[in-house]
Amino acid sequence: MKKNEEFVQSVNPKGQKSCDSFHNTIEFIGKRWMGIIIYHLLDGPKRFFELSAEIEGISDRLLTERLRDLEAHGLVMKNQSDPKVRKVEYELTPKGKELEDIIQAIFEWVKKNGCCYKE
Amino acid sequence: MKKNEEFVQSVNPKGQKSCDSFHNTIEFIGKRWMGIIIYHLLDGPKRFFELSAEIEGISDRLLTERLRDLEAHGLVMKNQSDPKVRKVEYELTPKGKELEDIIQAIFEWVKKNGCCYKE
DNA sequence: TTTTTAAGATTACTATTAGTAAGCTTGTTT
DNA sequence: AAACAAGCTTACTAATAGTAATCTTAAAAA
Repeated sequence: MKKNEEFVQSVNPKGQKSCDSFHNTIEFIGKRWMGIIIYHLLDGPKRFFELSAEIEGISDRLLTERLRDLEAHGLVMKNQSDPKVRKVEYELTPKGKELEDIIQAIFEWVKKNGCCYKE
Repeated sequence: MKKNEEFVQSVNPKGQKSCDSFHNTIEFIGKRWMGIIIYHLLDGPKRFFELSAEIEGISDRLLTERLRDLEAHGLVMKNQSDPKVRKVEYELTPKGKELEDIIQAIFEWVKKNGCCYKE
């Protein structure tokens, strides 16, 4: 990839360089557990305990924190139809669903190149 | 993306589930500075001080640490033609170069959806 | 030839983020 | 009424990141 200088230098509505946007974005979705949470949400709305059960090893504390992060960035929305009923579902927003291409690209890479194991 | 159960359950040569491989990989390339270092290496071999100058804000300590990480995972190689001359170049391996599709997918997402700003 | 400078690190220490474990609140089940 | 479960929150420990200073060696400058 030759760097697209026009893009690298360009500035987004928040006044950040697009290069910084890339930086922030990759690190945001690369935070611990973030990617795997997004991945699990790609097949539809899920409840807290469902995510908690599917994602082996995550703690409630971090799952809550990550879901709040995702909400705050407009990637996930919470739908609690009746606030009196304790049924909360987390669902990707359209912006969140568009992350699928990234997730897909990582899967492809892993299939072809093997994984980046943890040290 | 409907989950491909065959893939999710499958096991790689290191005995990890492919799903774990995805998890490790996204978190590895999402470590702080990692993505931006990979991005800057995509346009060719670079020396330590070049990376250090291009990547605003990174410290020598973290740049060294990340380059060692990348080397250990076979994504970057060091070429120091003559060990007596202090000229060290860092270059993506073929496996590292294949990360381009992921980087590209993130750029596309950012162009379309705006960035994940830092809190 | 001595002095200075620069590359490519390492070390020591502080601050931020993650992990572990327990507990809280309110509705539902027994 | 007691026990349980969902969805959090709090307190504390461990790991990772950030800041800053220092080190080594080769080459350039004086």
